[in-house]
Amino acid sequence: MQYIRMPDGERQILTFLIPGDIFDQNAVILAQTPSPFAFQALTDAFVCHFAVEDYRQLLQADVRSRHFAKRQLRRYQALLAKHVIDIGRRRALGRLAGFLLELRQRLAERGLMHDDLMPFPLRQEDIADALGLTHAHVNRTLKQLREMGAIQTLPGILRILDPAALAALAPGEALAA
Amino acid sequence: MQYIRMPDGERQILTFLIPGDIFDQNAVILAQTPSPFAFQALTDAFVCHFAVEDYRQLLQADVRSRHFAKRQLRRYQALLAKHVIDIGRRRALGRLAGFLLELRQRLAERGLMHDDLMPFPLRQEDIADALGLTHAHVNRTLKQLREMGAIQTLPGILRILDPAALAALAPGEALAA
DNA sequence: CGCCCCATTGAAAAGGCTCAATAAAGGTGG
DNA sequence: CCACCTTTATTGAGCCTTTTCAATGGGGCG
Repeated sequence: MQYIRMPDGERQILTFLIPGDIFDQNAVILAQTPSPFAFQALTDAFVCHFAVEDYRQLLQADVRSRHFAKRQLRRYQALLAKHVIDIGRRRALGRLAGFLLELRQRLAERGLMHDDLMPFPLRQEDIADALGLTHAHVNRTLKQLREMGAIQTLPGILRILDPAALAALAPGEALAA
Repeated sequence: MQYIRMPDGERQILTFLIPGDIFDQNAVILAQTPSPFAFQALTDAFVCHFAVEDYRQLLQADVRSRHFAKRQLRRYQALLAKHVIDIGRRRALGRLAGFLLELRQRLAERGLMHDDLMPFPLRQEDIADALGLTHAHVNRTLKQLREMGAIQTLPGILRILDPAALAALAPGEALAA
């Protein structure tokens, strides 16, 4: 996850990186150093290690690579924009719904959804710090989603039972692609 | 302003562009078309019109231009990230404070702050839709800021009387530069 | 003068937070 | 294999913030 720690101890999580994502793409693609953000792994992770200058030049080498880099940047910006929308214009239930749908979509693109199961190593406090809620309230809201049959939670795994229900709770989730 | 309209009629404002900003830089620099966002001017505005392909190539022409483009992208991403932080981890008073400080900073960089006065064409509803609040609550919160002597509101203008007070209300505002 | 947009304000209700206590689960050392 | 310990999930009660709904007032403009 990519996050920032505030002076008062608060933590705001900006994004959760999933397998295949470029680690700190700002630093890599936009040459932003030092990165203002902190990173932390929630699971064991395989990390592919590059010399940043080499990789940067590789990204500029040909048209396809440049397009790839641009696509990555668009992706990340869209992620941030959707995050703003999710936090800004939805209440807890909708935020969770939007968040889960988005994660599902991203995982699916990497072939990491199996049936309706998604790997889910996040603690409730992580969700809270991403969505601007408290962990207690995330707990209650997850319970609501469970009780309405939209999701099922297992240790380390989350099952999306009713995507349509989630989509109904998060109007406009599909918009800011 | 750059915003998105949700199916339920809600509006989330992502950024307010100020004079000198690139209009829809995503479309220009990242070749994202069509842009998923809507734009609307809050004031009369002078707009410098380019053929997008020409401008895009111009931006790639030399090292300095490429650096400029990257800097713009970093700027925009930092803006979005700060927006997430502001909305996610602060309550109304802090959000307003952080928002005003940020606007002040950006305007100052363009030489648009005169003394402690900033042009302020935003309606309270615009602020609300940017910060994830209701216009009624924005009103009350502005009143609070006024009564504590931090700001002064005049028609179309806002005066920052006590930046330090605002900064105290918005811990970590300086962080995600 | 009348109208419309916007700011302002009140009262009540809802949503979310804080604090605190209890359970459940996984890991560790004995 | 068990007891202990730490971490995380769950839940309750009361409080605070923010929303909702509604009403009032002000200012500019035709």
